[in-house]
Amino acid sequence: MRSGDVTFIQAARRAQIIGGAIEVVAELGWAKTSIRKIADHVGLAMSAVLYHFGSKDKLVEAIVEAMYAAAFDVVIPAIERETTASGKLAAYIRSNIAYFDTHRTHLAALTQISSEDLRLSDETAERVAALDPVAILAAGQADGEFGDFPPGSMAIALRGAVNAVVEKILRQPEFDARSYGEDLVRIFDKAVAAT
Amino acid sequence: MRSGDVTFIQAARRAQIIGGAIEVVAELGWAKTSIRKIADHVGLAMSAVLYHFGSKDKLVEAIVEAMYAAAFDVVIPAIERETTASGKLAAYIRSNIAYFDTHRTHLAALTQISSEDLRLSDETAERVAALDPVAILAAGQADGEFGDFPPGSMAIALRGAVNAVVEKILRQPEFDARSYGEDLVRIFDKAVAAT
Amino acid sequence: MRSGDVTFIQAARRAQIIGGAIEVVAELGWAKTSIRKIADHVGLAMSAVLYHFGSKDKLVEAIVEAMYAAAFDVVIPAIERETTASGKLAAYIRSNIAYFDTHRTHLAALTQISSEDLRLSDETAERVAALDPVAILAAGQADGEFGDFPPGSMAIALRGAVNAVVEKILRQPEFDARSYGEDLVRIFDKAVAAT
Amino acid sequence: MRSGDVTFIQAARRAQIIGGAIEVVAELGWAKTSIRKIADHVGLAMSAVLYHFGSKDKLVEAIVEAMYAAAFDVVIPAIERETTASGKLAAYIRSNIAYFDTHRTHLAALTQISSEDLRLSDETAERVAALDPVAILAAGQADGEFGDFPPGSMAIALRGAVNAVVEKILRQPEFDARSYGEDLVRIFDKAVAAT
DNA sequence: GATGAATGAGTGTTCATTCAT
DNA sequence: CATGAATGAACACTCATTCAT
Repeated sequence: MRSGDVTFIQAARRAQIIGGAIEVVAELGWAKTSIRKIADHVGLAMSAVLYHFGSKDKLVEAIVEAMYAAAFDVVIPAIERETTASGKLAAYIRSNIAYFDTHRTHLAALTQISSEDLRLSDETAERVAALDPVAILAAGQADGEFGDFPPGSMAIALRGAVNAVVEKILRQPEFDARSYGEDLVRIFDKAVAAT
Repeated sequence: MRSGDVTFIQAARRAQIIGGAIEVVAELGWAKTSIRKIADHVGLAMSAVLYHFGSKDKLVEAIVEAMYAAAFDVVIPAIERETTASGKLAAYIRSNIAYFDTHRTHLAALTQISSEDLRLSDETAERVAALDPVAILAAGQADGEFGDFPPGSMAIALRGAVNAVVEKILRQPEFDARSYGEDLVRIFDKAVAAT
Repeated sequence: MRSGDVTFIQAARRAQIIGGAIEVVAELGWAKTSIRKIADHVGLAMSAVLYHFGSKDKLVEAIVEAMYAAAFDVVIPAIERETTASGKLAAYIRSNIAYFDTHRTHLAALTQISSEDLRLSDETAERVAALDPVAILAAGQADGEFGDFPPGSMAIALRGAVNAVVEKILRQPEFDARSYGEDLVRIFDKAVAAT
Repeated sequence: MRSGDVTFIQAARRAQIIGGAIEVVAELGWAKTSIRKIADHVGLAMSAVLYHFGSKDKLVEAIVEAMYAAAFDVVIPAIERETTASGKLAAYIRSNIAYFDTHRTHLAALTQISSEDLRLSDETAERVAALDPVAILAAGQADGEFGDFPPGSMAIALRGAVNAVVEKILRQPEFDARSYGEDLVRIFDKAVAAT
């Protein structure tokens, strides 16, 4: 019971620190973010942050995991809700862009953090792989819903087109991400269509 | 003559340092690149690097300009060589990917540097804007070569799909970028086609 | 109690560093004084000094404040102890010179530091202003103790004459500052005397 | 003849550099003055400045000598023009202050440079010593013009009172140095007067 | 007579990390 | 659970000086 409480408090503190860290990164960019600034932002001593995460690398990992988790919460149910391949494809596009649109504080971190020698937990890596749209595309081809195209390349192009919205939003905050998403749905509908 | 010589060796040193810097960034990533490491890599004292560029910011600018220049050398002539919109579209895709494929040391820098508060020279910024594929797409629609689609969104998607190859190559060096490029040409040919 | 202890050891370290800094300045002069040398002198890491003061500017401020505080401790009570204008005048001269004579390590710093773009705390600036001998001189004229002379100019001359002892001591350490002080008392007694 | 020309050119360059250096110091303060900035200011390469002076210390010496020479030009003739001790005393005060008033670019350097481990040339040191007002005061006492006072202390006080104008002008550029000089003449006239 | 290139020592500052409490 | 003190390594940058030309 006691240890359960402790874990709960710890988890709350960790969540609080991660949230603060994402805000700091959003404001300052990754390069100018330091543990001290994160600690100041959440009102803790710098050493308290390290106490909870052990090292900066661990903190970064936790931040990334948290961002992925937030994305999974939006993307996975949206895709699973659909039954047809083209439904799943549209859901993939719309939910990804919805996540970017509603989690703008994550954006600065997302573009900059990926480059680091970042290691995802096995579980997260697995779920990331599961979200690769190549599976949707291949399924759509298998059941004749989609036409003929190289599914690997189409998946890379699709992910690139979806992720491109991040930079766009960052540079141009008033950019209408949702309607770009709708455009993307139509563009890729046509691109994968059976002839 | 004399002043020409001086400028020449100046330019040579600058080019040497820029080249070394790109290699260091390719190996370590931007975050872990420092002037000292660049200097060590090219066999100069750190202060010599600063002597030639004045400050780190100026050096970064020079590096970015050099990378853009290398890209322009490949991309611009390739597009100008074509006369039809679909020819230019294919050339845009192929030449961009060719640049990425042949300048792999530039890749790590390219993904990471964009986020910084990087300021391009007016000339480079102008040429970057001129390379936006939206112009090609709009022209193709105007002369009836292409069908109906939102050219702004299509351009963002296209750029995203093209740039996606960078991450792919970085994570998977044996990835066949050229054939991905050919796939892209076909995918976007279909996506922009008149119905 | 606990927080009192913390503040106490903080203050002690700060005082130790300030003291060491004054010694270093006394030995090397301001121009050749660096944080690193101060840290070495007190046996701390340079970063520990910065940990306690934040920046070199803040450290300099603290040093100056400390030197002024030491001067105030001597000068202010000495003047307040006197009731007549000529008594206060003599006390001003003697106590200033006594401070210079007994705080020789402060001297090198005092001559050099004034020029920097040094900003005193409001409180210190106020007390510095309060110590301007012009008030004493004007009061002495008002109650008829002193004769007629421009009090502003006399005050500048007086301060110059008093401060001149600093350079004298620095160049000629065996110089008898006290008897110079007594001479000054007589000289200015005559200079301000009613005719 | 040829070597005479060379020497002449050299002397001109040296004078030009010294003049520029004094201006730079006046603008930036001694701490922020560097050989490079002086060189830029006069439009030469940094190495050219060192070529002419050999080292920074030598340059500083030359600057100081130049400033002293400018002071001598004003002060020495003014004193020699007078025949009585009180005339010479007044001339000492007025000419020193006139020099400070008309050579304001020298002022910043004068306050800051003196502290360094500066060595005057034998000739300059000699002339500086010759200008010590103690000689004037002692002579005035010897011939009965002045009253009884310790001439050494009076000289120190006098120099201090005169030099005090430098700081005053620096902090308060509109300060009326000339009328302060007249006040000083009267103050010290009274202070040295025979009773 | 003058220069540009290059250097090594030094500067203040930031940072993630350790540790005793 | 959390902290403040302290550290060492790294950072960008400045500087006076040297040297071949």
